[in-house]
Parts: sequence; structure tokens; C-alpha cells
Amino acid sequence: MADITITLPDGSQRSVPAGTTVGGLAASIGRGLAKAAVIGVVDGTERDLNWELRDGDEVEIVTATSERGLYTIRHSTTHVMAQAVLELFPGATFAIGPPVEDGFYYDFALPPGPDGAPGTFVPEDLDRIEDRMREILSEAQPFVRDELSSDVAREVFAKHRYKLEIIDGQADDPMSATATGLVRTYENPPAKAWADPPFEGYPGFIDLCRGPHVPDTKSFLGHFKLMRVAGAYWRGDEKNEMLQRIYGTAWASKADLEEHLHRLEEAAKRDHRRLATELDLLSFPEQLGGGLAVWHPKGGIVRKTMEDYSRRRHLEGGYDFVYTPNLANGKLFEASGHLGFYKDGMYPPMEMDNGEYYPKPMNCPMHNLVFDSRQRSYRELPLRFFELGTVYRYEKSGTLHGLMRIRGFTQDDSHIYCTPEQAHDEIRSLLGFVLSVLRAFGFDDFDANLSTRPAKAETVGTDEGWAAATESLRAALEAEGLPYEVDEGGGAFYGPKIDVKVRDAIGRSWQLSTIQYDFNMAERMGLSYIGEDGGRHTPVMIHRALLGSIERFFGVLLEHYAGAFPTWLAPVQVRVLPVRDDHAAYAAEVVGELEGRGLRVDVVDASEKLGNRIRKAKGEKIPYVLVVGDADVEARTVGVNPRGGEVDRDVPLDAFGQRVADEVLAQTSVS
RNA sequence: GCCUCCUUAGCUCAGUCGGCAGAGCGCUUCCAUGGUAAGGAAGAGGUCGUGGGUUCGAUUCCCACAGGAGGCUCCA
Repeated sequence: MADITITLPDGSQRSVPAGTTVGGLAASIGRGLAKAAVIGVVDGTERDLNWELRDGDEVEIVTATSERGLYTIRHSTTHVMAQAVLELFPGATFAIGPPVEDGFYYDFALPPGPDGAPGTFVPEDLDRIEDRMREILSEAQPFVRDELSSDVAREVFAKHRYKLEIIDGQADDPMSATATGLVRTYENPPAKAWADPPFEGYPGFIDLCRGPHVPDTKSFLGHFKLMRVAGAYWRGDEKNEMLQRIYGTAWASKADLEEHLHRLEEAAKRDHRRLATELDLLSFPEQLGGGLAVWHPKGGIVRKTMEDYSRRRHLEGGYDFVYTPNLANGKLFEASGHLGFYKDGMYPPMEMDNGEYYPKPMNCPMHNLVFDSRQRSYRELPLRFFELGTVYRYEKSGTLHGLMRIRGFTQDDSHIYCTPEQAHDEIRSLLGFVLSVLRAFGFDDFDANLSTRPAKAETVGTDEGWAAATESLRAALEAEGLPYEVDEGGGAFYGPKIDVKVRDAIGRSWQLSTIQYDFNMAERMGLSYIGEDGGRHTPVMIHRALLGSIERFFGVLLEHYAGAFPTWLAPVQVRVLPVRDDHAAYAAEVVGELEGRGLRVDVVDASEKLGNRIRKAKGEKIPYVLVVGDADVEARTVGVNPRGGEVDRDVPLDAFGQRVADEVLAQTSVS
């Protein structure tokens, strides 16, 4: 039999007998690779291990622990889950089931219950499904690739309406391939034919699928766990019926699975809602209503420190401070367009004697009123109005999430009014300012989205205006060297925007800052300035939130630092512990000295043993714990136990105070 | 808003297959005054989220509502 030549990723070539499969190639390279091989990539397309190679193919073997290998494992696992569900729940049908980050899901519709309502899964069902999945695994059912004509596929999947919609191209399924009248499928022949198989002509499970898959259900699939059941709208549309989605996670080894579960536990430990309670920072009293928080003294001082810093930076950055009320007559929001476009997100109005008043969902209309309070000249532009403005938005109850999604929050909001000529430079310096402030809070890993014009018919503004604005945003991103993705058509109807995202200590990405052009509102509200030519012009208006919502930013910081705020932000910066009661007087002196340097200091008296007081201080994540005893009283020193560091005895009080005061000053000074 | 689940002391959580409710931490008082991650004792503290229903009896079962978690949709 003639040999064929295969090219490997390192460029080397290999001769193998004609008819060699991807798996065979792996085996010819090495026994270890043969064992680890999940699929292959042949000329850029992922293929099963039993895919037959042709002369001249370029082939890469994909192993279980690689990203593509894991993706395949998760994809195959979700097929097994679907099989288990369809077998355990007669009459059930299935929609789509792709792998996702760390796992997979599949959407199902269960037959209606006795009350006629759509059937739902309960958590115990997950155990049954998992048990059945393990049985399927032990059967080592092969994944059998096939290609059916659309007509045949329609008969096979006649009982599965979602699959029919996919076959007919009405619904998107990222995992299927239905081109040119042909439909690709994967079948798992069962050890024993089902009593009443729901697929015409097959004894067990088959699914529309482009593959590839692991060779059989016994290979690579053992390390999974079904996590939870959730609702999900068919085709992602709120108007469609809600399906039952089961989420699972799957890994290449037991150790990887356990590590993943451990990571989830660790992430839960730094959940801002838990830390906010533990550290007594803030709470969400039920009596207040959903999505509304009260700040306790410890959270309050952190927030004040953040806000003071923000104010100072804005003052130095050439911003003007404005203050505006929380309520406004509905006529203002009609003029601004909010009642037309965003009414659903607003709290309902209260009736007053001269009309309906609404809590403000945004600060811009009011800032516009400040702009419009007298005639403006081009000589005073750019004008930068800044306000820590509290807004209220009626978020749907199911979307609320601690501080991250809340109904009443404060934006560090700015609106900038400038001439078209000024806009380019203004955007550029604005982005630099934004990044500088974010860095001061301890973030240094940024990226951005540049959102461009949506479908033209839905937007305002001119072609030239959009093009110039988008170009200014792009130039600013490039000048800052900020990596960005273009979100084509992702802009608002009124203009393009940049969203700045930061990566936190455990690698999660948070969208914080936003810089948005607005071609709409200034004109709508009739804003103008007198230009050099003596004529009236509409200013360019730029919306900008830096930290975004103070509440949300606080939540992000809390999780980023896992509650251990840097010294300048920490609610208690130094705790003083007298060894015995008779050191209390000196401890008070130490407190006084440090407070005199502007530090936040407290003291815990000796009614508990020292070890326990230290333990509690560590639990509160206080940056510095000072122990003072006989020797310290004598020599005016302190024993310093810093967070995350070594104990240092006999430090002169003065030197310690200076050091910490310097540390705080360094963190808060402009970079 | 929709789907699943949850709600017991200030916090974290046991528990009751329907029969007067428990632990640890925290809090109060007393003893103890101990140089770097839990000293001892006693005590207070709960209409078992709220409102209805079933029942001789409901914290437990059913319904509604509120709040919360995870998703979906949404996020100006």
C-alpha cells in the first residue's frame, strides 16, 4: 500500500501508510501521544481520531489538557448528558448544548406536568442524570459520525421541534453544521436499545453535531459534575418559551476537576457580599427594598477616602464641580429623551401639583441645564462638569447582584462640552486621566472596547461626525497603547464609545469606565455656544464615568483585594494592643501620636489575651498591628506586626508614624 | 420580569419523617493581665422571612408575597 506524507506543526514531515487515521498518526509518533490524543486538527479543521488522512495533510494532534482538547471533552460530555436526560425523561426534547468556559450546558424542554405547566428539573434530578451518565460512560459507546440529507434528518428528529428549526436554518446552533441540504450527526449506539427511542430509525441517542468528539464515552469523560439548573429562553429571546438549562463542568483529570471546584470555593470567599458583612462595611436591609444598600461606618470611611481622592484628582484635572438634585420634573426627561427611550429603566413618577416628578436615572440632563444657564462662548470651552451624582434605575429584580448591580448608586460622572476642533485632544487626555486614576486604585491590567455605529437608520448624527468621533477614540486608545477590541455596531444610537475594562487579582475582567460621544442630547436640549464667527453652534458633548458607579467600584476593589484594602484605603490602618492593662496609658499616647499624623487608629484593651487580639486584628485585615509592653513604654517604641510581613520589635514610635504617613501620602499623590 | 433553589440567634450554620428550638463565633458580666493567630466561668439573645390555608396541633405540608443565590433576558 502506498504511503502518504503528513506535515506536523513543527514543519517536519512523516510518511504513513495510506488509510492512516488521526489516531493512527498519533500512535506512530509515540505511545504517550496516542494515549493523550483527543482529536486532531487536519488542514485547520478539527477532526475525530478515526478521521482518515490524505496525502499532503497538515495535522496537529490535540491532547486532553489543551484548550481544544478540553473543549472537546466538554462538548462530548454534554452529549452524554443529553442522552441521559432523554432516556430518563420520556417525552423530553433538547435544543442546543455547547461547551462554555470551564464546562458545558444543554437546554431541554420537559413534557408538561399534571397541572399543564412546562416540566422542570429539581436538584435531585441532577443526581439521577449524573448516575445515568456514569453508566453510559461505562458502556464505552462510540461517537459515530454521519451525514444525513435534510429530509432524512427531519424524519429522524421529527419529535424534536428545536432540532427541526435548526435543520431548517431558522435557529442558530453553534455546534451543528447544516450546509447545503446535508446535516451532520453523531450517534451513540447504546448497549441495549431504548424501550421507546425518540429518534426514528435509531436504537438510542443521536444529535445534530459538527463534532468532533472523543472516540467513545469511556475515553476522557469521567471527570465531570452537574452544577445547577437554570432557565434560559429558546434562541435567547424573552418572548420565546423558557427552556430548562443544566450547567456542568468537565475536566481532563480528577485533580483538575477538584482544583476547579476549589477555585470556586476560593472565589466565593472573596465575594464582596460576604466580605461586606464580615468586615462590617455595608448591608442590604430587607426593609429598604431590593438593590439598595446602607453604608456602615467602616465602609463609609473607605468610600469617603475614595471619593475624596476622586474629587482631588478632578479638581487638579480642570473639572468644575456641580451639584444637582435627585428629582426632576418629567418635562426635563422628555426634553432629554429619557422618557422616550429609557422609561423602562426609570422609577415611576410621583404626582406633584405641577406635573410628574421622576428620580433621575442619569445626571446628564441636569448638567445640560447648568451649561444652558447662560450664554456660552467658545472661549470657555472645553467645560468639564463633574459630580458624584446619585441616580436611581429600576433594574429588574432578577438582575440585582450585591453592589455590582444595584438600584440606587452614585456615579463619578462628568459631562464635557467642547468644540468639534477640541474633541480629539480632549478625548485623548481624558483617556490618560481615566487610566491614571484607575492605576492609583491598584489596577494595572487594562483593555477596552471601541463600540462603533449601529445600523444607520437607528442612529442620529452625520456620517462625518461618526467617522471623526470614532477615529478620535481609536487614536486615544492607540496613543495610550491600550489593547482594544472593536465592537462593530455596539455603540449607542447617539454616538460611539470606549469602555475601559480592568482585570482583577484573580483574572476577572470588570467594565468600569466609559467615554461616550453624544450627537443627540445637546441638540435635543438646544445647547449652544457662540463661536469665533459670532454664530451659534452646538457643542460636542462627551459623557464620561470613571470609576463608573462608586458602589460597584467598591465591590470590585473589595474582591480585588479580598478585603485587605491597601493602607490608604483601609478603614482601620493601625490597631494598638497594650500587652497588659497598665500599658493602656502609653497605648493611648501612641493612638494620639498616630492620629495626629492623620492616620486611622484604634486600640483594643487587655481584657483578652494578646494572641486572640492579634488573631482578630488579622481577621479584620488591618494593615498594621502594634503591640506595646514594658520595653516600649520605657523606650517610646512599638512592636510592629504588619499584614503579610514579619514582626519587628522596638521600632521607635516616631519612625513608625512617619513611615506609615509617608506610605499613605505616596499612594494618594498624583502619579 | 422569567426558571430552579434558598430564608432558623448579630454572623456562619445544625435540626424537627407535623408535638413547647440547637452549636460555634459574636455580645454582656465575673475571674484571669497573658510580648505576637482562640484563657476560664456564667448569662442575655429566636412568633424558625411575612401573610393566608390544611391540621387537634405548622418552624416543618400547601398557596401568595418579600428578600436572597445561580442562570436567562436586560444593563441608557
